[in-house]
Amino acid sequence: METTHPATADLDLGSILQALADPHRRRVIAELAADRSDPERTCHSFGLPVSKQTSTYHFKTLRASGLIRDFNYGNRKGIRLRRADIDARFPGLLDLLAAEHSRTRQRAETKP
Amino acid sequence: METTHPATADLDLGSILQALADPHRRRVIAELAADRSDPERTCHSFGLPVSKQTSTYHFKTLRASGLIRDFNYGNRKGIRLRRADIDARFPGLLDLLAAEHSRTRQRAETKP
DNA sequence: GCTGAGGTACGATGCAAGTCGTACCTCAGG
DNA sequence: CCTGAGGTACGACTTGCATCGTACCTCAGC
Repeated sequence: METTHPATADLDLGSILQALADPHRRRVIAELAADRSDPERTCHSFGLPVSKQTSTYHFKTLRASGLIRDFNYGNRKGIRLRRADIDARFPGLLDLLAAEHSRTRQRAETKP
Repeated sequence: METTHPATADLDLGSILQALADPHRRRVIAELAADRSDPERTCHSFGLPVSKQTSTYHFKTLRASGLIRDFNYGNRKGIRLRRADIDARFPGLLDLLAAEHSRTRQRAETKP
């Protein structure tokens, strides 16, 4: 039973900020926040430079903080940003991350 | 020389989120963000339940992240939120913290 | 029904963060 | 000029966090 997602009212800014303090997790959420179509993505589609186990750990942290919701299909898993919940509870937070994401991409494209 | 405040353009979301991940530091910033008059305050006016040394450590972290600016008067010190800088670089961030601060106060007043 | 890719569980490890003790500094006020 | 409140520097300690190794699970496809 990995379906222990916190309810919208139970979203805690402390847990969320702690989750976003890690660069890898912040990158995931920023990438999700920047894509307004909110597709369901796979864990490895983010290309995190860590092992499988560490990846599991990070996504578990993100789920526990309430930033993402995941769907277990057995041998595959789906990740989706809880945009509506977060926007309702912490309006502007995702915009900040999306803005930072585009800033980072811009800087990456400027270098040779 | 404790005047090593980062420039506005150098404000880093990672450092800021990491600074805000700690409950004590978040409380300080939330309290500052909630007071739109932006007064200069002293360190011990926040009543953090930690020792002097730990307090120094937290305020140093906050200064290094660029969230606050401090003024050394020798035997006294002044703290001030860098509201304009933060608003320019991360619009909405302080509003989130201010909202959370009033939420916390509200909950504290409701209990016996 | 075996295999392999994706994912989890548990444990170990290395490092950073938060905390405090001791010692020292700085200045305002008696 | 001594004292005390506010603050810093350095070091030690403890805990938590990110990381990975090994082992195991789940299902799709052959």
